[in-house]
Amino acid sequence: MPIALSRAAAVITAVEFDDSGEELARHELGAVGLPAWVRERELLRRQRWVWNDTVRWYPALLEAGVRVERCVDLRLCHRILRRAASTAGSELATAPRGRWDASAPAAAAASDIPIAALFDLDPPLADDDPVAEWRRQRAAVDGSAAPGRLALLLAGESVGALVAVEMRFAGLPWSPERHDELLTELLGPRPVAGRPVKMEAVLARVRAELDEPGLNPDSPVELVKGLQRAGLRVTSTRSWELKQIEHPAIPPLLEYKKLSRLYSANGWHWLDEWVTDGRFRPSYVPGGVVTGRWASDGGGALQLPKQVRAAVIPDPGWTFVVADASQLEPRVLAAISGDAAMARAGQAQDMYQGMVDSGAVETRPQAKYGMLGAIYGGTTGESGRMRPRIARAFPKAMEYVESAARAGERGEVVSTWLGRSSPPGRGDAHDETASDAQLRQLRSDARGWGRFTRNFVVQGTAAEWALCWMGSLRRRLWELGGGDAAADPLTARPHLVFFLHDELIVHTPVGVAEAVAEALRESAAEAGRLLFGAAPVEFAITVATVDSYDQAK
DNA sequence: ACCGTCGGCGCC
DNA sequence: AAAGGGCGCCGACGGT
Repeated sequence: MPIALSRAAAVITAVEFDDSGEELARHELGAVGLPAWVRERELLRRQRWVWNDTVRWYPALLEAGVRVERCVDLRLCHRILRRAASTAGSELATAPRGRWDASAPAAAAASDIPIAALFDLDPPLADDDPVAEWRRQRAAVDGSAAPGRLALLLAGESVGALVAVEMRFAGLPWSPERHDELLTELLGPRPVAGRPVKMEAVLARVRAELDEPGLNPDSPVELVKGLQRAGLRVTSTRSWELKQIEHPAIPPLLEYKKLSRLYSANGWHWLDEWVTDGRFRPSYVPGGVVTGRWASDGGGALQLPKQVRAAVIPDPGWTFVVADASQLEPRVLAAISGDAAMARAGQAQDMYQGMVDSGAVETRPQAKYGMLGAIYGGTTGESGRMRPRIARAFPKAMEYVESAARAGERGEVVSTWLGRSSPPGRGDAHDETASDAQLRQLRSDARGWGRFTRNFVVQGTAAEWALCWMGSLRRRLWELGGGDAAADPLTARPHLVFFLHDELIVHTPVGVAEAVAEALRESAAEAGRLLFGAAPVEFAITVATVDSYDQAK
C-alpha cells in the first residue's frame, strides 16, 4: 500500500492511499518520530513510500536504522514521464513547467552536512501534494502505449534511488594505508612541497632530451611549443598523438603524464578529501546521465582508476563479491532488435568469442571493435572496416541502430526498451534558408546527433537492465541477511557498496559469499526476464570473490 | 580572489 | 575534411 510523505514547516504528513489514489488515512508526525513510525509500518507490511526525493528522506531514515523495501521517487519518475514519447499526450506531460520539474536537491548539500542533520537544516518542503502527483503519474503510465514497461522503468529508477543512498550510507571500504603505499611506490613519498620525487625524476629526463631546462609540462600550450622547438611535429599533447612519435623524450613524457594524473586526481589530496573512517562515500546520482545511466558527485566515483583499486579492501572477516555483466551492450542490442543470430552468439559466456565461432568475424578484437563501432557509430579504423561484416552477420541489429541514427538525424526522438526518451533533437539539415556553411554545420550536427540517438537506445536500455539487476539483487541480499528490520539494517549483512554501469560490488561476511555470488547470477537472469520476457538472450556475468577490488578481472 | 572554458584523461 | 556514445575532475588559462 502506498504511503505518501510530505512536509510543511515542522509537520510531516503521511497519507495512506490505495492503488486508485483514494486517501484512506492521514497522520501528522514530527521529524523525530518519523523513523520509528516508518519502521513500524514497514514491519507490518512492505509499504511503498511515496516521496518527492529519496535523497531528501532516506538518509535520515537509514541513519536511524530504518531500511525500506520500496519507494516511488516522484521527481525522478516525473522527469522520465515528462519527456517520454509514450506519455506525450498526458496531463503530466502537457502541463506548464512546475515544481516537479525543478532539479532535485543538490547532492553536494547532502554531502556537506551530516546525514543526521538533514531534517534539521532543510528548509520546509513547499512541494505540491505528493498524492496528486502520484495520481498524475499513474494516469500518464496507464494511458501510455506500453504501461507495463514504463511501470517497470519507474520501479527500477526508484529502487536505484534507494540503492544510491544506501551505498553512500555504507561507503566503499577503503584502506588509506594501502592507498598511501601504492602512491609511495609509484610516486615516491608524499611531498611537503613541489612534485613527488619520481615525477620530478622523469620530468628531468624529458627536459634533458628536449634540451628545455625550464619546460613546464603541465601547460599544454608550453609543452606543444617545447616539443616543436625540439623538432617534433605535434599539434597537441594528447597521449595517443605522442605515442605515434619516435623520440627519446616521449617515453618519459608519457610516464610523467601518467604519474601526474594519478597524483592530481587520486593522490594524497584525494585521499584526505574523500576517505574518512576507512570509507569512500561519494554521492551517486541516479538518472544523472541523459541515457539513464547514473552520474556521481564528488571524488570521481565512477572513474576510479585501476591503479588505486588495490586500496579497496574489505573489513576483517568480510570479503567482496564483484560481478560485471559481460558484453552488456551487445547483448542488449541483440535483445531489443530481436536479432536471432546475434542472440545465438550471445549464448556463449564470451559473446565476442561467440561471434568468432559463428563465423561472423575472424578474431575477437574484430568482433569487439565491430560491435562497438555499430553501437557508437564508428566509421574509422577497425570498427569501420568491420561494419559491412557485422551488417551481413547481424542484419536486424544493424538495422535497429541505423534506424535510431536516422531518426536522430531527422531531429526525432528515440526511446529505450522501457520507454525513456531522448531529448528533443536540434537543427534541421533540410532548412532551405540556411547558407552553405550553415548547412554543412547543420548536417555535421545532424550526424553527431544521429550518433547520439544510435547510442542512446543501447546505452539507455543497458542502464535499465542494470537497474533491474541491482533492484533484484538488493531484495535477495536483504533476504540473505535474514530480512529482519530490527537488526542493523545494512552494514551487518551483505550489502552493495559500488555500482559502475554494468558492475556491482557486494561487501559481505565471508561465510555468505557463495550465496551472494549465486544471488548475483539469479538477479542477472531475473533482470533479463523482466525486460525481455522469454527472448532467447542470455545475460552472462562474471563473478569473483576477492580480497581487494584490483583482483577482480 | 573568483569564475567559466578548455585540454586532457580516467571510467563504462 | 573528418569522420565513436556517455560522464566527472584536474590544472592551466584568460577574463573580470
